[in-house]
Amino acid sequence: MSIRDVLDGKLTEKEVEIKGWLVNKRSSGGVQFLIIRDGTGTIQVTVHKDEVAQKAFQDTDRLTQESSIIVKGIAKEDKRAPDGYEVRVKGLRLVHLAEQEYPIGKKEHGVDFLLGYRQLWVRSPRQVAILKVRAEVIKACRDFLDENGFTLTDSPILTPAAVEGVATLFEVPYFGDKAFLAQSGQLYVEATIAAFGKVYCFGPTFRAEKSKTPRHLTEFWMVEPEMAFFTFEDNLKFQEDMVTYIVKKTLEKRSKELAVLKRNVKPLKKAEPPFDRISYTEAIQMLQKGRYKIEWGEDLGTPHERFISLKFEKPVFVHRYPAKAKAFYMQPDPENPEVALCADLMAPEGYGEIIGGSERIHDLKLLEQRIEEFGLPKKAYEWYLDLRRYGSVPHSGFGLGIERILMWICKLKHIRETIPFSRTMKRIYP
RNA sequence: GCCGCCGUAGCUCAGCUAGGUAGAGCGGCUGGCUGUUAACCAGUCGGUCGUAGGUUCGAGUCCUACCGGCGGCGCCA
Repeated sequence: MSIRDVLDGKLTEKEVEIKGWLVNKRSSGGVQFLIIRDGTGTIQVTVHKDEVAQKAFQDTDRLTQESSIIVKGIAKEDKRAPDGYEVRVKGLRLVHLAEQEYPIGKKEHGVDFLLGYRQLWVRSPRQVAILKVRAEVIKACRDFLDENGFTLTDSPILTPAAVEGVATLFEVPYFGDKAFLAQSGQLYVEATIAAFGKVYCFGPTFRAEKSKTPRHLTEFWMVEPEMAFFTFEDNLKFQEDMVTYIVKKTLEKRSKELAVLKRNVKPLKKAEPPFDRISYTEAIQMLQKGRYKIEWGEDLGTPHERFISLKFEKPVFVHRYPAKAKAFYMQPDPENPEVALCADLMAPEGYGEIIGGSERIHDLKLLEQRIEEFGLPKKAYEWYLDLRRYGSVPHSGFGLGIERILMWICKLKHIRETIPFSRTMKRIYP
């Protein structure tokens, strides 16, 4: 029996039992108003002095914020209640009397304070709403892939070598040797496509980047689909469909939570295929016209991404970056080998990159050459090169950052709210 | 890592410009109110002013260093 059921009017005039936590308490002497939360919703319950035992009324008066209680009473429809329904209490049982001075107050708090009390902050309505949306976004990702013939093949978290730079890897001792926390599962899903065709991995990834920004975590979750026989073009179309599905499902199932977040859903509804596309070269021209000092060959920075992102109403692909600025495994464009067959998907409203993807090099010789050009240790990549020795096929894939897309969907100012316990350069507690 | 800003009660902040011995709101506690909506009303508890040094008769206030945090940037999902 949940608060949600009472708020939906299913139990009106029936006897109900609510198990939950005290959010707030008001009183007007003879009537006490308790606001109770149970994870499905929040409701007001009223305790009338002349309707309960004297002890029950006194106990109610002693209740502290966040005390856990079980109340029995009659569900009522009442215009005076905050959500139109309330429970008129007949009996109340105290499960645990919370200590005085619950740290999270009714008024505003600073970010540092709240993060230090994240274990309690997650109970707040706004945080509950965000984490509900998070769960929905993750479910949507997995449902979409599972329904489209993908097989989940999880990649290891402890890895022997870097995909990209070693500088951004967390090093861990490994039986007298060194291991690193994975910063991508991509290389491993490239292996499993030859077994399953279409695969994905989903899990936490770790980057020891010293980036102190509202868009970076050192531990974040990424879904990485990889598809055999997919061209660059197939890849982009698939990304469009997937992002559209995620946004639609979230709008459908989490409208209440988005309302709690005061998210204007109009921009989200515009996310329908086809998404806009511009080449990196066009992006540079746009930026130069916008009076940004940037030359062809330089990577796009945060202000650049924001500028482009604000120019479009739906997500926009920026494709064909200079090969030199991108990862070693990206397939060069046959029409212009200076650029790679890669694309980043920028979320609108100034949010910027939420996906990075590319067609991968499938030719052994070319891949060996690139590993050498990038100064990477060939030995470490022998297993990866095997994939080009035995039944190599053109293939493509991408990585979707869960927290990044969530930031956009919820329109958050900072990524640290998108995950239950954020890990940033400056904070690893609690 | 670089640039900028900020550390005063449990929390959010005022006090600093022009140095004179610490204040509000919220929360807690006590009391009042039989329909409250971050309820309200009265009272009350609560602070080595981030740390260390310096200037001064006197430092929350001025100076120096350090520590912690926030915002922006770089790197990236």
